[in-house]
Amino acid sequence: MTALSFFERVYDVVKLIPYGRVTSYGAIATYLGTAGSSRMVGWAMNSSHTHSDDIPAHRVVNRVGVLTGKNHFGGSDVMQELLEAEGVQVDNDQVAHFEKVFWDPGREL
DNA sequence: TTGCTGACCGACG
DNA sequence: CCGTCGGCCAGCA
Repeated sequence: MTALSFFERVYDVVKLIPYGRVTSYGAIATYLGTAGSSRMVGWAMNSSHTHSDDIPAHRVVNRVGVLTGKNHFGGSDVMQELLEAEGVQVDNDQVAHFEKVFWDPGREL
């Protein structure tokens, strides 16, 4: 609806993720209307580090709650640390009680 | 301009 | 249960 790029839209949704909540790439993709292009969401995250805005990419995980992008986040377990710091329990690179902390943009917005 | 790659997802064997 | 493949679209060499 706007001239915003696909990435811009992704960033906007990610920044809307409430504190202590996480979402999945597919959920964002579906919300944007580009269901199936979930890879683009992850790609946007990859470019998010080049973006000057604060993108809480650590709140975005795959559909099973696994921190797939933790390798790209900084090369360390920073992603897990950030999530735990927000109250999100993480176990072995996987979000515990994922269904409880899961935030679906298409459902809650 | 063409082609490869990519932090995913779902289906198939 | 696990490994493999295709599809989706945008950025970069």
